[in-house]
Amino acid sequence: MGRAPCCDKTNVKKGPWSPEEDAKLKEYIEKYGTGGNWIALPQKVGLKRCGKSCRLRWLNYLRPNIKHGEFSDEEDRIIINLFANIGSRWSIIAAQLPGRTDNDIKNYWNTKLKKKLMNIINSPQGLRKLPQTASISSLLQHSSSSSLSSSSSSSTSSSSSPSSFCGQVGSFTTPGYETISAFSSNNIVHVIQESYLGQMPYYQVNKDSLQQLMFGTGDQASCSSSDGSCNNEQALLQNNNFFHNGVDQNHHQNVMLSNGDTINVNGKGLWGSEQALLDCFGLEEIKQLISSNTNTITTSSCSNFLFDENKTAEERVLYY
DNA sequence: AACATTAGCAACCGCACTCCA
DNA sequence: TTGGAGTGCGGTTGCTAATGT
Repeated sequence: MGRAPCCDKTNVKKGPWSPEEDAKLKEYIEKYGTGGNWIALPQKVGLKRCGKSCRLRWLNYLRPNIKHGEFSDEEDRIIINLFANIGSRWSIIAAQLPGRTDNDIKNYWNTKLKKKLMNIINSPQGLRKLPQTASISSLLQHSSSSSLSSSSSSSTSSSSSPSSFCGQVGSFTTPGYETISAFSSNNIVHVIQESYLGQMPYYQVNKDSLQQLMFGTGDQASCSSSDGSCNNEQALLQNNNFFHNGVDQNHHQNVMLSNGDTINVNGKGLWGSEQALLDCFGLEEIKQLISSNTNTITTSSCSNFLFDENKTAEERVLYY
């Protein structure tokens, strides 16, 4: 026995809404609200529509402050970054974009944004397969000795004065794929793979700034213990924005690509990547870093898929 | 000008979840 | 604890307009 239908399918109108229907529904809800029951609403309003259809029409079209039309670059960035981190959870993404509906964003992604990404990947400036290389830290070292643009490459591996470092690290490669640049903001070194693929969780993180951001300074750093007794662990896990908060919101960086082109990287574009960082390194690894004498951590646990040579760039993007 | 194809978007469908009796 | 009703969500469909041949 199947599930009971939500309404009498034979007696409901389907298809596009007429202006009259819109007006009826809008007027009723503005006057009386939904009454907490969409199923019963059509009858009250006097519409031969399914309750679900009414709900959808109201949420996606009739309710106040709905924004229609072109998406801004900033909205693009937010969508791409969130999609990269949480996938196709459109309602959550929509919650970050006032006036946009999940349906709107879903349609926009499926019809335009995804293609935009694919164009980038397939363009000469996009992802290109490169010979296998070593870890990000070694790549950074490699980049600092290369001819690629680099304003302050030496500081990435320096623990003596991390706070003095600010600026572009340089262009370099990640295993198997070309990346564009690393840049810093507030002492965090972000390793970015392509302007639109900045969400890829390739990071090199300065130990001191990481400690400060995640656990605060001084004695609180003692949560490097791995016995789970860290008082800040819960706070850390709940604080999904710690990285965002640590990023200079107005940070803009012109980055020179290996082919000579330049792009602008904006710190805002990294919103949401903090979870990817956690996913990528894992809390234990981050703790170990803080308690260790090393200065940087590099991607490892997350690399299975990202660096899988059998996966195409498209698969990798779609995966995210 | 006519037809075919593609793109964009509104709306539908069905599943999963929550709430409550 | 259970099961039904209502709701929310993501995937998909289908219509229309735009574009190409």
